[in-house]
Amino acid sequence: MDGHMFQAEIVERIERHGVLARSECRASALTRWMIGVPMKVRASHEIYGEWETADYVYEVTSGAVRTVKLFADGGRQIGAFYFAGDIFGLEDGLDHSFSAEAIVDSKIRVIKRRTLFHMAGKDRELARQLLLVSTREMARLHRHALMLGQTAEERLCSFLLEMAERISVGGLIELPMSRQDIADYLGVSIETVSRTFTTLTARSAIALPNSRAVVLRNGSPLTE
Amino acid sequence: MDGHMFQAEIVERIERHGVLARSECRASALTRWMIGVPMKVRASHEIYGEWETADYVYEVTSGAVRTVKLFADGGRQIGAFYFAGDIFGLEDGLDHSFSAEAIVDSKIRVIKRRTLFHMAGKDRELARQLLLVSTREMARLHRHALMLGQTAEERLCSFLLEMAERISVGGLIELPMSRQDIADYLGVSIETVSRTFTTLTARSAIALPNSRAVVLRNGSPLTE
DNA sequence: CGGAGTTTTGATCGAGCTCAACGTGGGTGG
DNA sequence: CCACCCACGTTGAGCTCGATCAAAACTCCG
Repeated sequence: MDGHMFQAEIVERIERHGVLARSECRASALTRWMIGVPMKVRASHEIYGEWETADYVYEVTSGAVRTVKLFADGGRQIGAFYFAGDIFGLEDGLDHSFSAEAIVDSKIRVIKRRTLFHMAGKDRELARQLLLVSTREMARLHRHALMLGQTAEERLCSFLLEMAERISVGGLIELPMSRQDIADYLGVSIETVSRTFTTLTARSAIALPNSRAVVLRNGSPLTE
Repeated sequence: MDGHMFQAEIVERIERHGVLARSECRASALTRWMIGVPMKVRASHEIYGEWETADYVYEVTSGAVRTVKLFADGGRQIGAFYFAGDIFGLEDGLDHSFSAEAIVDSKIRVIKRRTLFHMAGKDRELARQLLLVSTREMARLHRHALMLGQTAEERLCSFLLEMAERISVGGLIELPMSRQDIADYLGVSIETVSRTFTTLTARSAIALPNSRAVVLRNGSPLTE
């Protein structure tokens, strides 16, 4: 590992997975159909628990959500982050295997899974959207699994590129989640996350206006 | 980490994920419907490539299959192993993101994805089976991702328990895959896999009649 | 200003990687 | 049938990345 320019990271990532840099359709699915019950959730409050039955499907209207799995040893794994327009709760089986919590005060829409599927049975376009959502979710799972096989620096870069793709505004990434959340998502310690931010900054690959804001420097594909 | 009895591992694993020990329905899906074209594949020959479109779905009739992703740096990640009765090729999107190779000489059945889905549209039970397959696949992905956050020893134990669940015959696990395959599945080096086999043997948690055969010792839930 | 939570920085340690050598078993040809 | 070979597996030694423990700096609010 020598002389990692951020650009190099990006190129390598795209070469490897060909996914992160693809601009995906971010149009909201439920909102477009004006369905689902609007709800407010306060920061760090639970939306559903780890072993609840997955009877509902959710869409983030505003704010940010994380899915969480707690281990007996006190460890925590974050499965995914969801932002405005994202659908979550469509997990594998009959029950959730993660719990979901709001990261910041958020607004979400809730709809019964059965109702949604019933509607999808009558609306080809909605069905297509749902298939797209679960397909995208599976691809995300794949990417996340692959990421866990990389070095700490590569993981953080993957994360930043993913966030750049999903929530950057004019080249600035405003992170709603804490360092701890990032650490638990990447499967590294909080100290390592912090240190890696520092080294990336030192290398001028990124800039940190403050600890919750990031700017990618070298030819980020998102800076448009 | 001290005094790991194998039993303890098992209990902990089950507690954590509640999945490995559940006896899942292993009935073949395609064979039951007598569909799909039978084919033979020689050991280490490719079944489909990494970026081919996912037009076909496959079932292992006999033998063993691995899905593989190669990295630019020469690294390799194995996504999954499939054995007799397992369906594979039902990956996320339109193209595969892994390639598939036979581990040993194998027989498989191949069916066009469109045909299968068309049939499923007319056969509720087949549709249910397919949903079950993709649900199970997603759960497997989750488990694999979580496993990547554990120590080398825990990973190997997870792997052995999974294999015990899936291919043990009377308490004996005959592994069709090499140490390298196991290493690339677990995300550790081949040396670490070998060393961990040795320490588990030293601790009498397992016995190794030969390098490709394993017996779990302490109250494996599968030894019936 | 003070206090609690969050982030950063420092110092140390160990699990697992790497490089290298050595064993082993199964097949092939003399 | 043995000698050889080659792929696979095991073992050893040293080193590195990242975890852990500890403490300092920063931030947000009351």
